[in-house]
Amino acid sequence: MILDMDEEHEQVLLSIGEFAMRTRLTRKALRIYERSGLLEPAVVDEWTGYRRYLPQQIPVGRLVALLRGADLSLSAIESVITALPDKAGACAQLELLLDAIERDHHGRQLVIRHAQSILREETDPMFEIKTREVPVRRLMSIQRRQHGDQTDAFVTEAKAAFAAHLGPVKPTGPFTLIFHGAVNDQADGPIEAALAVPAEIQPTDLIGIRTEPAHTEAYTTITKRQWDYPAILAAYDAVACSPQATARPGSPLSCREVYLAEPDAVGDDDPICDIAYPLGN
Amino acid sequence: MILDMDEEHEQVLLSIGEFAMRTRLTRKALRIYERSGLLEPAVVDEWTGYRRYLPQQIPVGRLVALLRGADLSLSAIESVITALPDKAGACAQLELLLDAIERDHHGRQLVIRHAQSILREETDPMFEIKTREVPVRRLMSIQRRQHGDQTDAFVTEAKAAFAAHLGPVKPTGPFTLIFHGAVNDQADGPIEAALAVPAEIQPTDLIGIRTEPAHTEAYTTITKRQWDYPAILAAYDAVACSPQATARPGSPLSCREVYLAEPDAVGDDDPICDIAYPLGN
DNA sequence: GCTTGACCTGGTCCCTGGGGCATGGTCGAT
DNA sequence: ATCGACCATGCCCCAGGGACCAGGTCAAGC
Repeated sequence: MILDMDEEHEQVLLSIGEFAMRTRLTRKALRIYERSGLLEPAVVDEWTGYRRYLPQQIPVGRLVALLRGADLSLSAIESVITALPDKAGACAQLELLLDAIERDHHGRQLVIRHAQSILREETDPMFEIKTREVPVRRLMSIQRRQHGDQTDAFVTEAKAAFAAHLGPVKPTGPFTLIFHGAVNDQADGPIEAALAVPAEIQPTDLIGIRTEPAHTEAYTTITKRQWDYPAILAAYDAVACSPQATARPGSPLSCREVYLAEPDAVGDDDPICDIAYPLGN
Repeated sequence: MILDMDEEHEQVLLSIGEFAMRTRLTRKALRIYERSGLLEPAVVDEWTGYRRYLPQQIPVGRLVALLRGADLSLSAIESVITALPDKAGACAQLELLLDAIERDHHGRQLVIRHAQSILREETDPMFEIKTREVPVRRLMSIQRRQHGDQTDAFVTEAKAAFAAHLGPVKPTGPFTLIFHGAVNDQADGPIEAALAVPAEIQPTDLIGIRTEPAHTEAYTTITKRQWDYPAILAAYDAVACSPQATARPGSPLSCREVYLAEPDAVGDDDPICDIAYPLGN
């Protein structure tokens, strides 16, 4: 190598402090980025452990600093950095991240607006809570862990898979979404799509078959307007806090949405689904 | 108390599990909320430590769950909960939080868009980087730790305080913002507003006087358009990574914005300030 | 050659907002 | 009295660092 021609040969590599100053990242952050593989020094001295960075890494470091300034996670930033040799690809990746934070922000706004409407006591549609017996049922089901924004896609996929597997056989009950855990921007279920089917239907790799015991459930029927997130949370609260539900807690079964119609096919004030909580005792 | 009239007297208080189910919060979260004072049980058994909640606390718990679902911090939620007895006040507090997350989101979008423009190499205004000698100066200064969104208010306040303290005396240099640490949505400086003044000006409680040594600095002059956040970051990068700055690192002084005009009084393409980095050696 | 001081290393604990597990105490019902 | 369900605390873990500390390294000055 002819890099050592002049006396500046040691400046070809930057110490961590130099690199931190140039990129306006902290040394601590740089060590974390090295450990997570996001931004690795060009050379690490095997004996002393000293990290040395190339000047060409400064723009990468600046990009990381910029994106951390936008509070993107290290994994999100890594998805951009690994795409970096293709700048257009990295731009496209950033576009995806922009979409994601836009959806996230929209969801947060909706939830806070909903909280305001609750405080203003505008949520007085007085859901009519009823109870009903549900017989033992054989369910075909697809279960998954995912966040709130992928629910629509999951439902579409599950319905298609169910229809394909059923063929000419008719289901013996309505399409149902069962929430085994919260599904929102933070939590990821699990969520289960289920359809009651006759005994002749067998499980596949994708679709499981299970039997749900007979039980009583408290439920209310909501319109498409009430179904839009986050307004639907009010219906969940109404059922969960109803006298019927509070008198008989402790069911091992999870709460669910029992669909009465295709969401695309109904008007704003038509019934679309039941929000149901299985009861205990 | 006549609450014990009927056999349901033990149902007046809910165990943590019951309360968690009703509010869709986890037991762990409830313990954390108790420790942080956000949502305290009505009764804690002194001997067993068992927590007991009132049914009237369920709506509060639901509100907390809702707002946590919107990823608000516990302290933000606490500001709503403590305002709760006045529902309109709580609504107003939520409005403030909405404004805050809106600003936050806007800032994140801008930064990511800026990163995209860098990747597309649209940031080629080729800032002209110059160097200059700055003599030793006596500065009056106000220092503070704060985040990015309060910078405008801080500048306004500092300018007013300087003007009031100076009276008829003329400053001997331009208004300067010195950044001793990053100032953005995450970091909080410290930031310092400074003005070179003659020896007759004395410090006050609010305004400090310090002397900054003579030094050389690399700088570039930017227009108001280039000054808008986050476009200004490109100018910072350009100066920080310039040959002039990289050749002489290690100044103990912090980078700064030296104002040439009042931001309100100039057109989009007029010079507004210098971005300057003191040089070392 | 030696000291000095700046710089570097890894290590610890702290923060938020919890998840998960272990160990052991408590409750109501049988 | 006993059993299982429920509850308590305590510990370790995650990201993404901040802050501080003991000790190793390096280059410059004497």
